[in-house]
Amino acid sequence: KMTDQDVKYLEDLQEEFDFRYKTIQSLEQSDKNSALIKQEMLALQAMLNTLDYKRKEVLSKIGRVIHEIDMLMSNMLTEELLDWKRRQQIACIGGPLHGGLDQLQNCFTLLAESLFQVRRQLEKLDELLTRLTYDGDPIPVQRPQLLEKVNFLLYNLFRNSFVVERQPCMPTHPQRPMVLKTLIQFTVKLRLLIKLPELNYQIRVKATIDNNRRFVLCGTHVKAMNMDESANGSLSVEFRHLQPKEMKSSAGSKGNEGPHMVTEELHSISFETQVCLYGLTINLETSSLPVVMISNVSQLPNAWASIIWYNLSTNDPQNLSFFNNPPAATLSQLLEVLSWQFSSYVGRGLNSEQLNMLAEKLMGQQVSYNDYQLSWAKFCKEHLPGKSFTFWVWLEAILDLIKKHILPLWIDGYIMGFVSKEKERILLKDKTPGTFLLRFSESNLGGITFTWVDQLENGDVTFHSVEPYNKGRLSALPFADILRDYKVIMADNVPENPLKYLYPDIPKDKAFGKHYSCQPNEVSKPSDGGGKGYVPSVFIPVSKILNDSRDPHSPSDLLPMSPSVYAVLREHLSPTVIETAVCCKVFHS
Amino acid sequence: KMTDQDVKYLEDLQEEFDFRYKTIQSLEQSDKNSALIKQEMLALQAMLNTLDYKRKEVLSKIGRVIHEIDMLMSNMLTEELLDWKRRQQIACIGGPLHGGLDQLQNCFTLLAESLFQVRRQLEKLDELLTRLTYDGDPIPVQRPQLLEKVNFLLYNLFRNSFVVERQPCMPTHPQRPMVLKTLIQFTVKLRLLIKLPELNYQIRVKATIDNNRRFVLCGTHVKAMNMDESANGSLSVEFRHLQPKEMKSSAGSKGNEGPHMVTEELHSISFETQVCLYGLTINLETSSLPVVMISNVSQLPNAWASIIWYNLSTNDPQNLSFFNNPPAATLSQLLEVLSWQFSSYVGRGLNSEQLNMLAEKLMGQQVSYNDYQLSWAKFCKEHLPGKSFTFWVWLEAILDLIKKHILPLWIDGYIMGFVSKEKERILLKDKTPGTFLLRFSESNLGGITFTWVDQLENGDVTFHSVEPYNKGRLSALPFADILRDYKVIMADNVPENPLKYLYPDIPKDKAFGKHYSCQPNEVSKPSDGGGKGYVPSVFIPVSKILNDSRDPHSPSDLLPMSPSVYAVLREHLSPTVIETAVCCKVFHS
DNA sequence: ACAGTTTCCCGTAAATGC
DNA sequence: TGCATTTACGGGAAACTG
Repeated sequence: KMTDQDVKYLEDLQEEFDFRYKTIQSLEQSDKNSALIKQEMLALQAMLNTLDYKRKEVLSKIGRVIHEIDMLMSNMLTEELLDWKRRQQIACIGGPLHGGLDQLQNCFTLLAESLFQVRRQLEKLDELLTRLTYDGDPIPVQRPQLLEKVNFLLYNLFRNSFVVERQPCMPTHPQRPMVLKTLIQFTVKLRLLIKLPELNYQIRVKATIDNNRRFVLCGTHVKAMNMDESANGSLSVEFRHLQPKEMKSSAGSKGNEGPHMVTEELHSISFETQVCLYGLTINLETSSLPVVMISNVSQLPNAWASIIWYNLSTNDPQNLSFFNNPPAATLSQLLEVLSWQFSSYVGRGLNSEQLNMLAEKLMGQQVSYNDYQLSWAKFCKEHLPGKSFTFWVWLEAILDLIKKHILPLWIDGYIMGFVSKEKERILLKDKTPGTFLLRFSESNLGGITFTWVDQLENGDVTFHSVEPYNKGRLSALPFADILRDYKVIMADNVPENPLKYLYPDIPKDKAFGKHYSCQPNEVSKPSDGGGKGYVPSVFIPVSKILNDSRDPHSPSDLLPMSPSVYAVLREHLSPTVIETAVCCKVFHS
Repeated sequence: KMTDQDVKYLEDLQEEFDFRYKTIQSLEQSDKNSALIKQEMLALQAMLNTLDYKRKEVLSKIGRVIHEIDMLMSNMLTEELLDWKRRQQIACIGGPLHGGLDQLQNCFTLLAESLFQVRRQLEKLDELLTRLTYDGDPIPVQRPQLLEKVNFLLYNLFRNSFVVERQPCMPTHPQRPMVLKTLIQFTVKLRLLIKLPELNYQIRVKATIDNNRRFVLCGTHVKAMNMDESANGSLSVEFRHLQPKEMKSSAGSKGNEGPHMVTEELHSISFETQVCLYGLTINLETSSLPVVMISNVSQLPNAWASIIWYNLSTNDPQNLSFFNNPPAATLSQLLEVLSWQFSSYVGRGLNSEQLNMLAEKLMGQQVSYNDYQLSWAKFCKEHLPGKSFTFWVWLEAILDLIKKHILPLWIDGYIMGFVSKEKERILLKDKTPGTFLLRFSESNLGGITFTWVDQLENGDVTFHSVEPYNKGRLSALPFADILRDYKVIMADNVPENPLKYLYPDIPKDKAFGKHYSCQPNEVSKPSDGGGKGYVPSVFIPVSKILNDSRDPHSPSDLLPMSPSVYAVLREHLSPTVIETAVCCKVFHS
């Protein structure tokens, strides 16, 4: 704001000077031989002195303005921009939303306008110079330096003002930016923070990938920036239908040998353009954050892990060889990011209990873990002890399970999920028999189970966990219905639903009642309308538990009746007796 | 064979003649003024006479051979080829397999060889002609006609010998040839029935579609024929990676206005090539049977119906406007083809009972249907009365259901499937209670249900049918297991499995026992190995039937307990009581 | 042989066209 | 507006490839 006032003042001076100069000129052109010449010469000399003084003053003021702008740019503005970029990284990996580009745009625009104004004033000085100069005229000496400085600042300002407002992202995976699948289209938005109306539709941006090394971009990859786009009229372009395509043609070994996994190979999408304004031509270039290219969605989890690790670890916008030697992350940082995955992907983050369980899983039996450094390998490359999958793959399977099958239950917070079996027993052992909790399987990918306490006849407590339900089964019967209908058959006892209270003591139906469906199966029943005399039928999840819990029966023996057993029985019993023997009785009371 | 012997004999004559001619020549060159001249001249004249006679004889024999070949081609061979092509059509739509191309190839090859031999002989005659001619020489008069005839026959023979040995077909849908999906590759095999070794790798075939009107073929569409290909070394090319692509560019209204459905639009794939042999250049062209282009597999059923109807109705190889006015088919023809669909697609055709049911469905209440003419619309365009789908879509859904979920049961013949509800009751009403049969739903697409007889307390029989099981539910629980585990809860009675005998009187487990699985769910249980103390659980299909069968309860009221009922109960009962109330009792006896 | 990677293509859902 | 048709792309499986 100060700058602007200075500029205004300078302009006034300029006009005054102009006026005086014209007077001098008219005097000079009138007869020099008049009687008043001496006096006139003296006056002229005085005026020249004033002029000289004023010119020096103007130049010095311009110099000061330029210096001020320089300071503003190199200190505050650059810092703010870096800060915004870091916040963008954080937001990309699920962290708190960011914004503030509009404010930056205002600063950039104001500075650009000021610089252009100064540039105009310097041009005016040049004009004045051509009309009149004299020994010791400061303009020819100082103006070129000042102009050069202004141009340099403008150049810098423009270079910084060309930013990726929204990082490349497949529209079907809004929570997984910077992972791009070949032949699948993605979106990316560029913005020029210097919003000058005269630039509207003037800036054609061209997108390329990896300097066309291994991939090419198909679709319209040249597009002009414009102001409008529903939102606050920023000067921006959104590429909507770019799709990357692998080039098999050229031999092209990728050069950097480091990462052997495709999902650790970082690429970058570059954007170039040229701004031509007031005789100034500035080439601009910017790049997305590193992206990972995949060829099948099955690679998405690992690719996303790479993106998380990168943006968690560095604020370098372009270190494509990051995974040649990926740094470790502190556990606390990582846990925070893990919680973000849940909050951004399934609407509810993780509490400290849940994070503790994950920490233990990641560390093994480390004692204190606040400053524990976790390696990339432990996170995403080495299998969990005794398992055939990595920590991250396990966690992604759970995220997927939640999203597709138990989202409302998760959001309501009724799924404890991350509890070790040991912790689970400690929690349940003093609770009323029939108290249960929901836990993600640690052995089966994308599985959820429930564990309940029961009391034996001798007063001891026992725990049971059902075989985890996974995608396949949950798409036949929603989890809430499983909780509602689950039946256990203890040999010789009346079958009953053992699930009564959700830990610590919430009556089951209070927690899950609103999620029960009348329809037993989301994908099956065509419609209620055409009953047509058909007898409806539903699936009921049933377990059989032998009293003798020490006996390690094979699973098939635990089924209501295995075919082999059945076959033996058939030899000895009449069909009717068999049928009666396997049937259920309901509404017995 | 006769031809060949004739040819051999002719060659002998030719040699003899040649020898004599040389003798004559040597005689002429010796002194004409010798004393023996008169005698020589007489001998020469006699020889010339003989020569003339022989020439006439040779020409006449050649003429006769040509005529014989002509007859063979225009009668027998053309007929046989047409017959083969008709059998190919039949096989394409699921009919009996065909073959016999090898035999045709032998004929074609033999004829071609003979014709080329005759051609060589005619050339030899020309050579003789240049050495000696005389007044009344028959060669200059007859040879040109004969040569022309031979060339004409060869041209015809080659044209007929270029055939589509295997019609275009997507490899993933071997039972649905001539339906091609855009951007999905297909296969087609061309063959030249004239198998001459000198043609190996000489014949480059070019494939085009619709003369490039609306679609183009991508992939290598020019390929050379070769002999080998594992099978009997026929001279053929197989295009393996052709894929059709729609061209949006040119305006190109398709011209023929007739069919408004894409699946009734017929296209054809053409193949061109050129044979250059012994100075003869012959352009060849042939086409596939009409094909239907689709853009999504969801269009495959209708497209396949078009292919069936076409090839059932006409043996015209190229009537692309067939669906401008599709002819009716006789019911008996159609039924045969329908049975073929089942035998080719799911390994077991339909018996007459099943076909009768389909006939009734197609005709409504026609009395006799042996000569009933069924319209294309009734088959594939008009919805079934009271339904929202066509006959064909209904049948395709059943084919799909069988293929994906109950294939072994279908092949074993235990699925009656096509029975009307009325017929069903007649069949079951005298059977032992607990007798059931399996029937495809007529109201739900791709659904299968079972109906069983039961006896009321008053001695009357009743029938029950479960709500049809469809893809969704069957992928959670195989049908055989549903039959094994199905339970019915009659109010106040002991729950039991009502299915005892498969109609007419096969004990259920005898029919289905071998298909029962220990695993309750194909897509769920990860592995038996990692039992890890989990309690296994299975889904049991359960129905509740109210005694009062007149009462048209809504389906949700028939569930074990609807949430609303449950909520009311919860207000008045303690949780424990509720749980007991809904539970099952097993091994009660 | 084999594991990482890509290709293929169905089947659902959404977009597009008419 | 509604339906016919095409596009999009996840997901499972097969094919590829070093």
